[in-house]
Amino acid sequence: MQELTSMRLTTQRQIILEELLKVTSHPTANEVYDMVRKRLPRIGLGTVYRNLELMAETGMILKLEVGGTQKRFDATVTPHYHVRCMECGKVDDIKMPVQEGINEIAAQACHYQILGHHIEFTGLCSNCARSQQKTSIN
Amino acid sequence: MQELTSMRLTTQRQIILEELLKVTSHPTANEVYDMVRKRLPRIGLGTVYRNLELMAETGMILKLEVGGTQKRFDATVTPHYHVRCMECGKVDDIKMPVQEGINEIAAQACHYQILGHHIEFTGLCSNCARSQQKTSIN
DNA sequence: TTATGTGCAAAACATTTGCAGGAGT
DNA sequence: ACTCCTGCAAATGTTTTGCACATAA
Repeated sequence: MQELTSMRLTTQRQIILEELLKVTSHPTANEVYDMVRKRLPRIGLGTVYRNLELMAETGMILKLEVGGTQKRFDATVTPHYHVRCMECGKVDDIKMPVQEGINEIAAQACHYQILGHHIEFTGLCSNCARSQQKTSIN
Repeated sequence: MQELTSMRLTTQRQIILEELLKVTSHPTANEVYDMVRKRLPRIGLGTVYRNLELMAETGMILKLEVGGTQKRFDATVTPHYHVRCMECGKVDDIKMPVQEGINEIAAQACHYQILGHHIEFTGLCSNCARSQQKTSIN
């Protein structure tokens, strides 16, 4: 695991973290790149990937391995769950209590050493639910 | 959504489904391709992708949007959860009751129309847990 | 017979990596 | 100074797609 102590405080890292803290959405690496590029036009996409990965390893941010084709990143590091819109792919936090007991239940049901879990709810965001109604007339 | 009625029963589709039913693992598209190719050497990878996608749409199989870089496929369509080994990426089923109430809890905690959920446990499979012990002496 | 499916190859994405030069400590 | 980091571009890995031919119904 990456150690915090050996990690230099570069402009790139500061700005990536700042931009991630600004939003409540869960941007993809490419979206972070776009956000950061407004302030640092010469930053490379590779740098963004490298640093998001590094920050996720140190626990500064969360890397969400949710459905869809791209990984997403989240500056809220306290444990919580997510909803993903099946239509547009948007991901939001869910403010509900973490299900404490289920790791133990799972551990008894398999031969893995269970270290954690993540729940991803799927559904339709308010926008997509609305337009779904309109188009479902055919 | 793809309709079952308009889906032709081709050799390729039969064999892909047969091979998927044979295993309890959760193969990636490429692993399915390798399995199927032993019986149908001229099948194209594109055909495998197209058909896995189609079968997932009709509900014949499950497409697992779990962590890691590749999608995985599962012939067990009854609702169940998964464990993924953080070390080797292996995915297994967990035989534990589906948490019935949590969709309602989530629905009250956000503005989505909740349609379902999936729980992914993370940990170490028995193989990796063992070798972890050996290497952790440094 | 004809719409649907297939093999093949190219394209499209998402992510990682090698390297020469740049910057934090 | 001496690492560690960055930008750039090329490479890699996964999935999708266009097209001419094949085939199930």
